[in-house]
Amino acid sequence: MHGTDCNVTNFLRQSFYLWLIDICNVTVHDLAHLRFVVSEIIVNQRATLKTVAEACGLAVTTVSRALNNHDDIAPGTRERVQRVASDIGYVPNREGRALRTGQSHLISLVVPPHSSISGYTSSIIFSLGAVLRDHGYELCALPAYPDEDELNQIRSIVENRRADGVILTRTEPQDVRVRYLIEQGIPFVTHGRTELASAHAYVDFDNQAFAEQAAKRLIDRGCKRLMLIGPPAELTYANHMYQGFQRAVTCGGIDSVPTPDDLSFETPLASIREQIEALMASQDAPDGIVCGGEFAALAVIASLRDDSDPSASKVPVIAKQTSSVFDHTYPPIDTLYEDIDAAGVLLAESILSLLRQQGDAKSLSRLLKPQTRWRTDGT
Amino acid sequence: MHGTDCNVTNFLRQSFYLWLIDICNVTVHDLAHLRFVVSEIIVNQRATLKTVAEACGLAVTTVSRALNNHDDIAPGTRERVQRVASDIGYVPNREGRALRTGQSHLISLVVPPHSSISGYTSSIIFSLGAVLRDHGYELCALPAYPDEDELNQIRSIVENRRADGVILTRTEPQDVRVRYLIEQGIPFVTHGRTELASAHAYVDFDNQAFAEQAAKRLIDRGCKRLMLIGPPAELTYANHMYQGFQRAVTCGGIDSVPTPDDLSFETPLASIREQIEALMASQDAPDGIVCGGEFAALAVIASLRDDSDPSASKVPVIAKQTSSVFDHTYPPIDTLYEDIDAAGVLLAESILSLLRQQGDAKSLSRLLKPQTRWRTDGT
DNA sequence: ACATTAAATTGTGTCGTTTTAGTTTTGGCA
DNA sequence: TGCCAAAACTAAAACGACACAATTTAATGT
Repeated sequence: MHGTDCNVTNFLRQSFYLWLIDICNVTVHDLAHLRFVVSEIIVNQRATLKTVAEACGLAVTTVSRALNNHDDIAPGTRERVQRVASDIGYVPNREGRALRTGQSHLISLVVPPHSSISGYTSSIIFSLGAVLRDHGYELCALPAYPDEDELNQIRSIVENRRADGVILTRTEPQDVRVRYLIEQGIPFVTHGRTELASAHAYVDFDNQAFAEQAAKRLIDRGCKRLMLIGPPAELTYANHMYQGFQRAVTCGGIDSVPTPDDLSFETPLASIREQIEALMASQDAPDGIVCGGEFAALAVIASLRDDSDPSASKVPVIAKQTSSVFDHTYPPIDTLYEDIDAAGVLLAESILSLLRQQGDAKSLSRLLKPQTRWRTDGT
Repeated sequence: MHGTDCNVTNFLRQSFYLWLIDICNVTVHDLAHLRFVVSEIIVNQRATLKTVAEACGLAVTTVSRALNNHDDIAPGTRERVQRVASDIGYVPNREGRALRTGQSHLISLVVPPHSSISGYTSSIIFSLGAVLRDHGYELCALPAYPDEDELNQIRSIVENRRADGVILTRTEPQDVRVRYLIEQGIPFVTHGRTELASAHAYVDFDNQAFAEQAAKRLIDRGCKRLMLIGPPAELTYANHMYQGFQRAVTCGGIDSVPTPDDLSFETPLASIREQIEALMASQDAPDGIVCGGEFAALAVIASLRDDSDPSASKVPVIAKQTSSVFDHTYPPIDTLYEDIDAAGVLLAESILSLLRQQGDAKSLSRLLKPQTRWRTDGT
């Protein structure tokens, strides 16, 4: 670990010195400093500002300012410093910087416990995390305990400055977490909208359009009694979906079957199945179903095929699709695609803008459109 | 923000002082200090060791040692300090601590780009993250770019001390990342084994048992020509699965159909489908399939039903199950369950032990067994 | 009463970075 | 040559936590 005998041949040693002299543009009397740098590098300790400073024959301050592109450092010096820094592999110490500036360069993602959308967490983390990384931020996953107060978890991030920004999912119309974050002035972006008076940055999927297009498609296919299986009622987009659905139903002049209170696409699949089977046996049986969840849709389809009444398996289902499962389930069904990766990228861009204090909440709201994936002939 | 006029009534002010005096057990001449504490708290700045120290009438060092349960602090003092700290809501500053101790209290999880196992990332993050949080660690998600050198990503974590420990998934027999981490002496746990001579902490699912049990079941059901769809060949458990599968085939005295080279359960579903359809039409058609991936299994089943030959849809499929999809797909198929959440918890416990320097690699290796979920009558 | 030791507490310095408030150097101009 | 401002750079002081060495206090033995 210590400089011991580090088996560096004289040749290497010499060329290293020469390299340093070349790079650093120093004269011979600086060799003492060079020795310092060399030893540090050979001992394989992380390069710090001090290392770079010694290597350049400059003060730590100057190096810091040069690397941060301050304009009171001569352009030539700036360039030289940056070259040396990158050459000796200097990477700023996150903690040192954070301690000084109060910015941790960490973004918290509140991870929901169960995502009914297959691969949701994975996709979001991947796209979001990749973009953030490219901009020097890191993504911290914060599992949201379902039983703990949702606000407390956010509060601990904010009060202890555990992150510079927060990404929230599963928003509610009067989301207390959002209200709190606005109050505290912490940069945050939500995946999903709220109904709060004060605008905030969000990325959302147009669930109203989804439901409307889905219902319309079923109407075109001749359905007369539609049912919607949406998200749990407390989430903002439950209403969005319902609005879109109702609009299509009203325009089409057909009936809708009210969704049971305890039926959403996050209901345990076993229960979904029971409820659908019961429903299909009743007088209120729908003749077409719009389903907002992938797995739930699979369960619904399974229920319909299981039903003793053979006509039930003819009831068409239109689902929201986030993975490629539906490309390969039998029978093929119509779906509308929601691109989670795209949402992740937008979330990242939004939070980065907020952190750079560019753009206001309004400009940082995006609504993503569904993409049709019709697989039946429409009759 | 500044103390301005903070509208604290005299009553409150007084009772606050009294509370402090009560808590801190200080005499009147300390009121100057109390004033300091009060102002800090009212101005709503984060409590630091200094705040706690002033509140207790002790030195910063003493407080630090008391909070860290050093035994050179009198138990009474220790208790008092801890009570005050928790009362005024002191939370240690992660950066400050990290800068001094070199421990970031961050654990990196390398997130694979595509998880063929539905909900894998979500489950792992949730269970792993929750356990880590309970022990004062935070989970950082590090998306693994598929195109970048896998080693570079790890290297940057290690060299820049971005995390105290690493969790890896998708291990290969001669995993360069693992080799590097061992060499560097960084605490890490893998989800999946390697074939390296030097032992390291891992959590793995017994994929050999999975494949063997699955194949046996199919043999019991009368199959004579089995095929295995495993993970990509480079992953360690590809071989595990193959071993288990072959063993059952040999014991059962039946044939196996070699899996095409470019067919794994991570193959794009469209391609899986094509290949299965082609295979079923050929002379080599298997009469039973073991599939290690959930989505892939769905695709396989879809292919079989799509096949022009009606007998193909009778070919039984046994899949690995990680979610509850298969409880609700039609027709019901036999599966073996892998509990990802359990793996996450074990991964967390392992890395925590390593960080505490308790337990060696050997004691920190766990193999999780599959759980049968037979849904057919077995004929 | 005084020396000796153990127990409890404190002061100082350090980690890596940035900011504030300088100080030195340069070049232009009288 | 001297003077002055602008340009280029530097020293010192933070930020919060903790390790270490030094110091004070209490308890014991003689």
